[in-house]
Amino acid sequence: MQKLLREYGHKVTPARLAVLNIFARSKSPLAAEDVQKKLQLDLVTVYRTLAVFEKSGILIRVNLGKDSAHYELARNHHHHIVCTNCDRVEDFRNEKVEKILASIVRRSSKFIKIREHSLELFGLCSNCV
Amino acid sequence: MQKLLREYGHKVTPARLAVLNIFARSKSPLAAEDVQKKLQLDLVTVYRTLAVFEKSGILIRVNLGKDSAHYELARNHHHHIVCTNCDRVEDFRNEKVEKILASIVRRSSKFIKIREHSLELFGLCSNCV
DNA sequence: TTTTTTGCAAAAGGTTTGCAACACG
DNA sequence: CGTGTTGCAAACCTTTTGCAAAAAA
Repeated sequence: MQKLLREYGHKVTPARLAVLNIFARSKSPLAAEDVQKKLQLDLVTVYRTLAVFEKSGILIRVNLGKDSAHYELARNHHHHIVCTNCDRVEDFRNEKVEKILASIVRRSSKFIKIREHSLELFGLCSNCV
Repeated sequence: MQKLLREYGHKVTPARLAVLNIFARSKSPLAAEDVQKKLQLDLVTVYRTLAVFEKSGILIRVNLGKDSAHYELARNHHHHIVCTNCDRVEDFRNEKVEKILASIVRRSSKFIKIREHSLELFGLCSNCV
């Protein structure tokens, strides 16, 4: 974990190790408050840590349709299906979609370079139907 | 426009007509503040109007990766390519993607009913590359 | 020791709520 | 006339900023 932090150019501190561990263990995206509650860290420190991690590329921000920003480890690109009732999240990845998205950009008249895309499905999970 | 409001079960007021007209004319999603600036309406009224319109289904909220919520008329489902530099927005729609998304839901182990999905591409438009 | 990082307090930005005056139907 | 809508003030919530103390390299 220390190695990971150093690879991304971060100083190694207890706070950063702790935050990184939380994300490594979590199977769903977390908001700043989620992280703060699991640790004994100031919320401001969490926000700053998330910002630093996002900028370096170790974390990415994902849109879950909530009022707070959520983050997850950047490795293995995927998308989400989100239960709008209980917030359960399922990951998915589909090669066809990725290819089509790439072709859409090629076809675009106004856009040349796409940096990222967000694709989220919202509905009710089997528990909540 | 009055008819549209009535169809969606809203009372017809100058504020609502004005807001609806703004959206009818706009070719890109608008935030509450955008709407407020174009009209002589209290920001609170705009927020409440947007909320009412979203609940009735006349407007939908779209994720543009900004810190404020954006809305557009709900008719003709589509997605967006957003320039992260100048905020230019291009719409697109792709039947293949829609079909694949439907199949993903069918295949999902945890989810049964999907209500909506959000798909946005972020990058730089030709002006900003 | 030098530069970052952390915590605390405070501010900022977007959005929501309470309430009385007003307007639609 | 009765209920829904509007404006104004204030509250709320998430996120950001300033600054001094503490810690990493």
